[in-house]
Amino acid sequence: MPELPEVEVIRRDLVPRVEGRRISMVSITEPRLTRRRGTPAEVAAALLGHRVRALRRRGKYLFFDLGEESLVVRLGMTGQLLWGEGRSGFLPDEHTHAILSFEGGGRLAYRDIRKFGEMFLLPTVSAERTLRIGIEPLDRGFTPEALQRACSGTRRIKTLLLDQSRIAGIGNIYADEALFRAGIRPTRRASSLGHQEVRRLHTAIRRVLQAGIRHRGSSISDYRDACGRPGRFVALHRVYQRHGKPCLACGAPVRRILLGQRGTHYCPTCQR
DNA sequence: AGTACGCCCTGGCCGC
DNA sequence: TGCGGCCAGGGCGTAC
Repeated sequence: MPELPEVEVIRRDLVPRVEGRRISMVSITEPRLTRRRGTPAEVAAALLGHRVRALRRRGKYLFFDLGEESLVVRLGMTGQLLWGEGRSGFLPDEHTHAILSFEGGGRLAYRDIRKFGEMFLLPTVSAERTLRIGIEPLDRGFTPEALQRACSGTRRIKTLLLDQSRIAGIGNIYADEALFRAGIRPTRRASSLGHQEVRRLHTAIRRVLQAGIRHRGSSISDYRDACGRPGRFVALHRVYQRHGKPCLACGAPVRRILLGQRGTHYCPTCQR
């Protein structure tokens, strides 16, 4: 499941390969992919012949800036962006829903088993506003005070961390891992957190996301980088999908509960 | 407005 | 060995 670190790894893999390059051929074969805006044919026609000026990330979204418009890609649960050149790289299969070919060689495939992901065009200047993306947790603007402001209302802190319109890019894995590192129980009401707890959570969020990027992401099921390689961060997960196993800090069994329909993992001793 | 929940989708796993 | 049924969950639409 690609969250901020996984999407950032893919972006960094792709920047030297696609920036400045012109799209010479487009094939979009899955209508669901463009469901938010336009048909596959319309999106394909709009992409053709355009140069990728920049490849940006905001939260879990990627923006291929083409000038007036940007191609927005959201990977959902099982989406992959795979780069191939010549005979090396990906082999298209029944889950490959789009392929962009670039002038001078190189192809970018969009592959997505469960089809939760999307690909569509938005005007570059208003794209971020349209998508209502919250604050970027690795930017300077994400201060303890900004997190404190987001911690209003009666919702549980984990539910808030998953709200992309508040804080962008945190998904189920990094929410659980950040809360463990901050020593905060996922079921706590966000507004009940004290100043010290907010500061700890702020630090934990940044550290866990940076560690995720450094270890090239968490490959729980289908995540692969742009070259088809898995990430290594799973080995460093402390609670996510470790239920029943001893907590790495205190030895108590890690617990798993359901919170907002999502599997939620925490240590009942270390997290209060 | 703020919160809760069902739905989309497919592969993998479980039990019989 | 085969197969039905359930589970994983990001984000959106709908309901309260």
